[in-house]
Amino acid sequence: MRNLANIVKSLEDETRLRIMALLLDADELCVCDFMAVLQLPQSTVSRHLSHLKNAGWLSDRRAGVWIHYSLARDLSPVHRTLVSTLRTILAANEVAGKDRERLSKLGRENCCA
Amino acid sequence: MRNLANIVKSLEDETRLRIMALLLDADELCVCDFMAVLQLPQSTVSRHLSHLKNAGWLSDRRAGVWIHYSLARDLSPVHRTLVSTLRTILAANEVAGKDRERLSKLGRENCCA
DNA sequence: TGCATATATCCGCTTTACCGGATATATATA
DNA sequence: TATATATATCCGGTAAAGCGGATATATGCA
Repeated sequence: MRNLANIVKSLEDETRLRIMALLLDADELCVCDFMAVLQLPQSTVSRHLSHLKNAGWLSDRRAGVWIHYSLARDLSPVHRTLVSTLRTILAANEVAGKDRERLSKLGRENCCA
Repeated sequence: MRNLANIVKSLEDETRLRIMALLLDADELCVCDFMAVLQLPQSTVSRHLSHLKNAGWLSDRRAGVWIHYSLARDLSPVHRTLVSTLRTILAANEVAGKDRERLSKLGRENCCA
């Protein structure tokens, strides 16, 4: 239960839900993308990303100086169940929709392009 | 999102997950049942129950001096999706299993019988 | 090697949430 | 009406989590 509560807990935060929503659509995004879309300072974004990574949701990949985050490919059954739930729930969500828009408008002159 | 985060947030707590697990199986339970199964003081149980009720998960029914809680029958789509997720996830959960056992052993000499 | 950039981590502060005993409220019964 | 019981709410204290600027680390390039 402790474990389950922690997995759920890692989704309790609005910023982290927005990150998850973005990664349900995009293959992978780097920290600077999140900063631009979420409009939050770097330390805040980085903290939430590593929170989600520690809870087993994300994996990262270094490409030079940039670090790209994506949904972990080896999700546990519990995670997988919740992922499909999130997909359902977030598809219709307004804030998530605006984030998706902002992401699609990011010129490729963005940091890690 | 705020709203969604709150719904998720209401599940972030281990005690509340245990309550949800019990109510996925039992039709309705009264506060004293929860106290006996969860082995927590009355104020703690009551607080978590009203938290879940405020988040839209539960409804209550007064029967004399006792108040019975059950899953709300008019759950929103978001709640419904999460309920079936919880059902999947909690079915195999150890703590939830022990709670179910303890519940089944509650003699009907329990408070609200 | 030295500098610039991207990201992670640190740190102090503030906010939020939980806990459980104490108290208030509502109901049943005599 | 008075008493007893079940539940809800209050309250003071503690623990956890978030925030974001400052700093540390890692990489790329000159």
